[in-house]
Amino acid sequence: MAEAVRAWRTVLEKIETDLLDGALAPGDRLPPERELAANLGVGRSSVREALRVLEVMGLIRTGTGSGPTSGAIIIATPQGGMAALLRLQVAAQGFPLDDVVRTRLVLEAAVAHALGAEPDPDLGAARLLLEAMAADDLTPAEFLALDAQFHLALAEASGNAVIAAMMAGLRSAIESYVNAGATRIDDWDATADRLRAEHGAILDALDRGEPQRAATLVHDHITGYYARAALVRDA
Amino acid sequence: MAEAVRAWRTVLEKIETDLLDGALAPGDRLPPERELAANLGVGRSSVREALRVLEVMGLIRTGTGSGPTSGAIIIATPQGGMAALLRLQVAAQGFPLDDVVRTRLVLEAAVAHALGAEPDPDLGAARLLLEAMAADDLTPAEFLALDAQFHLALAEASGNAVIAAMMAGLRSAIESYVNAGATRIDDWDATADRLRAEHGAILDALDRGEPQRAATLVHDHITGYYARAALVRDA
DNA sequence: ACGCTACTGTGGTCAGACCATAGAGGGGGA
DNA sequence: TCCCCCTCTATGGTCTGACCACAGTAGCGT
Repeated sequence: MAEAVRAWRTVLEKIETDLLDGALAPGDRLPPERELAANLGVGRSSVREALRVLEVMGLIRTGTGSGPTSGAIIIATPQGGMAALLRLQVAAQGFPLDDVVRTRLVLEAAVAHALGAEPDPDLGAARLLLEAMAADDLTPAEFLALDAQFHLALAEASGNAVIAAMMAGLRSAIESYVNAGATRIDDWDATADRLRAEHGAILDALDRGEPQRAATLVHDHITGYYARAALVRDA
Repeated sequence: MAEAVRAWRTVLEKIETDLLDGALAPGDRLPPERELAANLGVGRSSVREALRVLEVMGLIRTGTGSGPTSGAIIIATPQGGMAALLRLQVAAQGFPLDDVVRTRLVLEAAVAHALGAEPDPDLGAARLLLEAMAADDLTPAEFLALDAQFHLALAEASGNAVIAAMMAGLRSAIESYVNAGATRIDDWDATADRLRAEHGAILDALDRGEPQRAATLVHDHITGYYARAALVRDA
């Protein structure tokens, strides 16, 4: 009865405590699977189940072979994990689509406020993406992918890793719906033009240090698209 | 070389597509592990790695034995998964503590706005928790746990499952820091009193339909505690 | 001195075995 | 006849051992 704890969970906890007390840090390599298994008194398969969880959550990267790139390495890049979690939860109906969109609006507004309040926001990446979106030979899917990157660039420029990861995840979770919505839009070229103009206006407002205006523009930008693509009732 | 795709990932993708096209829905049972393995042409251990990921992310619940509660069942309860992800990323320094706190402020403000704008918000659960916090024989950890539940109750009352899950996760990610901060506070009783009063004021503002005031109160409530507990520089 | 080769260490995968558990069903006794 | 207990079966949980693929390394032969 002492072993009500499942073996893989002990592995997960061991790694978490090692992270918390500094025994493991980003860039470090975990011990080999076989060694971990022996140290913790569990089977290698249990170790692997725990490592799989860490990998999907974006905490580690595994590599075969030998040398410095092999083994399990702490990377702590949360965007992939957040995306996977949100995507799966939306798929399993744990997260209603409307809530995802509404949450995105909240976070985008916060990003706009933060960037607009900064004296000299770094909008270089966003500006580059805006230029890339000016190309006229883009499919809707390609255009929307750049659109997503544009918003992600803003979030990253705001300097909040948590919000950036959440935005990336939310967007990824509804990507298929967004793309499907594009097919419902009659005049795609006009819509693309409009989106480009809205992006430009947002950057403008951020440059001028007008957080409130930027937030409003972002809000309208997003709700406008969703309304035209008939994705959600209202937001 | 054709098998650059890792076996467990094919399992994950199969389940995700089954969810998306409706072949699987909340409440359904997945096929037994051995059957899944045979169907997909992979080993049972690979199936288990995928299921472990789904379990930690809160998509499934597994049970031994036989009968309707056994096997892997789709549950789609995202809070645990979100908490695990955020907790681990904070531990691995993928998410700076400051960013977590700032994100929490953004979400709490959004919750306050949403609840304050509603004509008749359901604050019953929050009110019950406030009463529970009035007990004077609570340890700081117990008090803070109720505090966390109070804020979570507000998020859930706002009706946004995504925000509620994120709030629960963020709070869980910084729980150990919050508790550690309590020990740094000289006069705990005074602090507890103050927190209680602030909670009451927040509920009050929500009842009266004053979203802006509620948002400000929530903001000050949180930053005030963090400042007193010396957790973050400023927010 | 150089290049090839075998070795070693790592994750990736599979097969098989065994255990614990929980329901289902059947047989025997009251 | 009815009820209780025992066995059977289906399931996840775990371990062990084996093999493969891959990448760097060391050593050997030329």
